[in-house]
Amino acid sequence: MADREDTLLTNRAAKLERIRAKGIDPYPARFSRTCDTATATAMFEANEGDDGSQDKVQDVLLAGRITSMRTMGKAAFLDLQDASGVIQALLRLNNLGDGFDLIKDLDLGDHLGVRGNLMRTRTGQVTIDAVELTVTAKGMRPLPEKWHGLRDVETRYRQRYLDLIANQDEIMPVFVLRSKVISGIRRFLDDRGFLEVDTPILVPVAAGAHAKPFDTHHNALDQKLYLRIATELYLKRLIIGGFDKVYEIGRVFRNEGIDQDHNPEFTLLESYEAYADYIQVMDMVEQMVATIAIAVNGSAQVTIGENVIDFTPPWQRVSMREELEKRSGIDLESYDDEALRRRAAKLGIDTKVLESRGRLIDKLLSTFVEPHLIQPTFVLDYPEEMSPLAKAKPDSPGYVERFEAFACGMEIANSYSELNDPVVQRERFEGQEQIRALYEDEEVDRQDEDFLTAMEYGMPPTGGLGVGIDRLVMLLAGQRSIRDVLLFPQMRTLKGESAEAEPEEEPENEATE
RNA sequence: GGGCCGUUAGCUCAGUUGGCAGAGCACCGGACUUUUAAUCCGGGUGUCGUGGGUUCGACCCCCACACGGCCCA
Repeated sequence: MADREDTLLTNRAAKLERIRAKGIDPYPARFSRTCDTATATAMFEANEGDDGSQDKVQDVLLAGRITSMRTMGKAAFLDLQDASGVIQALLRLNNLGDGFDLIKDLDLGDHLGVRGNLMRTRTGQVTIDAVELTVTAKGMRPLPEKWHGLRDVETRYRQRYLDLIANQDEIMPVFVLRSKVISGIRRFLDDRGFLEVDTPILVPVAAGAHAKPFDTHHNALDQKLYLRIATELYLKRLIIGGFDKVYEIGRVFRNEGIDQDHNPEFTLLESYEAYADYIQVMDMVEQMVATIAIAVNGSAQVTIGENVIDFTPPWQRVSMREELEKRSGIDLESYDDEALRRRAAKLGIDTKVLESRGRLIDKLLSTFVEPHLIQPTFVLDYPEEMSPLAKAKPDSPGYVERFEAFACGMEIANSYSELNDPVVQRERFEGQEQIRALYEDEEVDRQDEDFLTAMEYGMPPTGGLGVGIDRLVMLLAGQRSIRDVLLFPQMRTLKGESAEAEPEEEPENEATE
């Protein structure tokens, strides 16, 4: 540990002891505020007469963290920050008497309660003129610097609380927006008669998507379990069971890489509506996103970099095949697997690892098509082999009724007319297993026997939807990285930080005295 | 997985053809009863990410590693 830090901590500890020596509890159990700081300011302004008479808001109790201190001998100005904002407190020897001494033992970062009267200073700032101070929690560590805030991204993610304290104005609104997006989705779906449900996170089969699961073990059952990679198959079981419209907003887990738009756990909305198809889901998605954009930003338009993204329906709808041909010159129908691979390689796609046709098409799309989809766009009708849970498109052999929605080059939604023929579903799962056998390292969907049994009891025609909430929040909040819309993004555990992290054998040096 | 960049005081950052480690804020001491990046006077508090190497001498050059970021896959 650095000596300097020791000194800073020692200073704080000494102040803590002095506070205690005065008979003050530096960590009292409670402090009753009259209101938060923003409300206090609004209250004062509302009661303020035109003539500046300002004696109507007296004897209020406010509290916050000290983020700035300007001491001037026998008076001091402090800034008290709470979730609603900041209010200035004026501490004067005249008003506080012996209590004024406490200033010497206050630090930036301490939580302080102030009783006093609201007033305006000479410079016009609404301020609480303190008559009594209460230490509500002494801070024992120095805060990041007040002017530049906390900029080190690693520290911001690892110690998000410091980021929130130091960069409150910058980042708190992002997470408030995130919360509004989620509550807005709930309201939107609830209003349309959807039922919110909870399905298992610990599952015996990690099915419903092409992704590598986290695995774990249940001791009492002595059974391997996985963390879910999707909620799809359980929600479909509920449609089979007779619920008409269900949705779940839940965390799913994919044991894959971490980058600007991937975190190993992320929040997924899935909804299923009996007797709907993907066209109806499309209508719902554009309505939902526009509604939420307006709810959180007051506008269906969002400025991201140089682009103004307009979520106002209707969104552009393009055929996957046509769009790919337009952007890359490749008409999928003219190429068998091998020819497609050669053509892709010629266009600069890395084809060193042998990949399935579906995976190859996926790469072509993400290289040639997706980056161009800036305005909200539905891409329709994907190859069957990429979509084992989607219903075949009539009159288009090899294709399924599926759309993905993109904005700003990023996928935000995925939807199918759901496959409900159990025989075909079994064939599709088997097709996935063949892909797995042929192409090593390729993630495919897994066969879920229990789900097939469920489908054999009869699943009505259904429109399904998945929306990556984190990415939607990124768009609506104008954030580049998924880490900036996650309060606690996944980080590698630092050495020595967790005893659980590396259960390395340590030589036992006990039994000597 | 590959490439590039970063890691220096509590925080934000300088720095050196390789020669005693710097600033602002914070902090410590002093002055100051309407300040607001308060001001004024005095004080630098450091394992320069970690471990090796080269060198008379390394924060700087070399190698490896750790963590993070960006780009690519």
